[in-house]
Amino acid sequence: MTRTKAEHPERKERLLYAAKGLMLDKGFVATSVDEICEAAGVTKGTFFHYFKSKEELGEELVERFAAHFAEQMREAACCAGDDPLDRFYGCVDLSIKMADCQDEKGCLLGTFVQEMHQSHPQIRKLCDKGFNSVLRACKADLAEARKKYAPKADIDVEGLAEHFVAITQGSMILMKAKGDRSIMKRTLTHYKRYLKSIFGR
Amino acid sequence: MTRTKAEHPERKERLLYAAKGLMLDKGFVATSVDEICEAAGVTKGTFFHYFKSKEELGEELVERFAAHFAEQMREAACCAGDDPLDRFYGCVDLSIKMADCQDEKGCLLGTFVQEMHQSHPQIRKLCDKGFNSVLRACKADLAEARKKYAPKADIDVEGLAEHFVAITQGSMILMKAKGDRSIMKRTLTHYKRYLKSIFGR
DNA sequence: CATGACATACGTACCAGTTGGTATGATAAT
DNA sequence: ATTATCATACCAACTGGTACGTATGTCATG
Repeated sequence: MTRTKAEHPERKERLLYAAKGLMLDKGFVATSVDEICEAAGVTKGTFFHYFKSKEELGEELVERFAAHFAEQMREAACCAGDDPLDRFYGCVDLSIKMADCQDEKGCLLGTFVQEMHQSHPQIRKLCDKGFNSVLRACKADLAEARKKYAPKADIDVEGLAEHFVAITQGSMILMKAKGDRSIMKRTLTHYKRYLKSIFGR
Repeated sequence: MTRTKAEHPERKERLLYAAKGLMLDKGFVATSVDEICEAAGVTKGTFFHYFKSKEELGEELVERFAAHFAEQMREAACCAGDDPLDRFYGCVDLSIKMADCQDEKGCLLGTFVQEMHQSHPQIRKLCDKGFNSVLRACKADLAEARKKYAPKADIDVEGLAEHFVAITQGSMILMKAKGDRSIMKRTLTHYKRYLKSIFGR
């Protein structure tokens, strides 16, 4: 097998991984390039070889994080079966599980948007895009569920999807404030109860 | 009236006000002391005369913000009447109104906790305290409402209070990502609908 | 004249990013 | 097959700027 370039993309991955961890803890601004390099075990030259700026790393990080999360959502929905409502419940349960997982430290989209929505429009845009892809997926399942279970009811699927994302984001803030991972489960349980009161199931 | 010290607390107030505005936009770390001083129209000497460090300003900011918000909640509850559920709806409506208000730029507790929960334990603690005072107030009204409207039902008032705070915090993140102030109204309308399905009113 | 309320200038540390280089392997000319 | 060329991958040392905080001073007031 002939290799031409990017012989060791491993280092770039290590940089992205290290940056993600540090930035979930301290945010984008408080995380220095030197720190990222040290955590990744590479030098600064390597960093600026792969990224033309810290901001560019941030952008790539957001894109990857969003893509990875969307992928997980799709998986969770599929695993939950064919029924649209079950599929959506699968997504909700995924969020519960993730919040409970020891090595999940939060959501980069929420973290980044808080500190950069004004100062870095490009990153704000990418975060929005990431949220939208989640919102779209939720909306799709919810719309199908409406068709199936309450075809005549006037159900605001768009708002329900937003509601879901808002609850997960807000729960993560409370989790960080309290250091209590059980919050997500409680809030999303209420959310599921609300859905049941709407869809009658 | 004899004044001993803090003759011109006006400057300190200006510093706190300027810092609040800047930090709601860019976060704590990205906001420099120089910037705060410039926005407040004072020199750095003044800053370090009133605060021994930037972190100390952050702490005072959190305490004030939390106290002010709690005060607004109490007012909103009182204005809404004597019925405990009405009182709580009053609080929810306050959050809707605040999100809609042009010069409200977010919640310092949520912003600070995101970037400092790991690195500044003291501030994390103060944010938690701030959340708790809101949670307590909500819980009190909700518990009374339960007694009045559903004395036999097994209603998780603590969880419902958390749910409320999570929704507001998460909605603010979505608002920042999308630049759309109408989100809070939609999510909290769903929340109120959920409450109605629980309390039958 | 001591103290509080500021202002000015500075020091040290750290930051993002650059520079100028080496090592390596692929490609191409000889 | 050997040499020359060149891009990629990486590194150590450095730069200019900015950050927080301090040292030192002034000035009004009680």
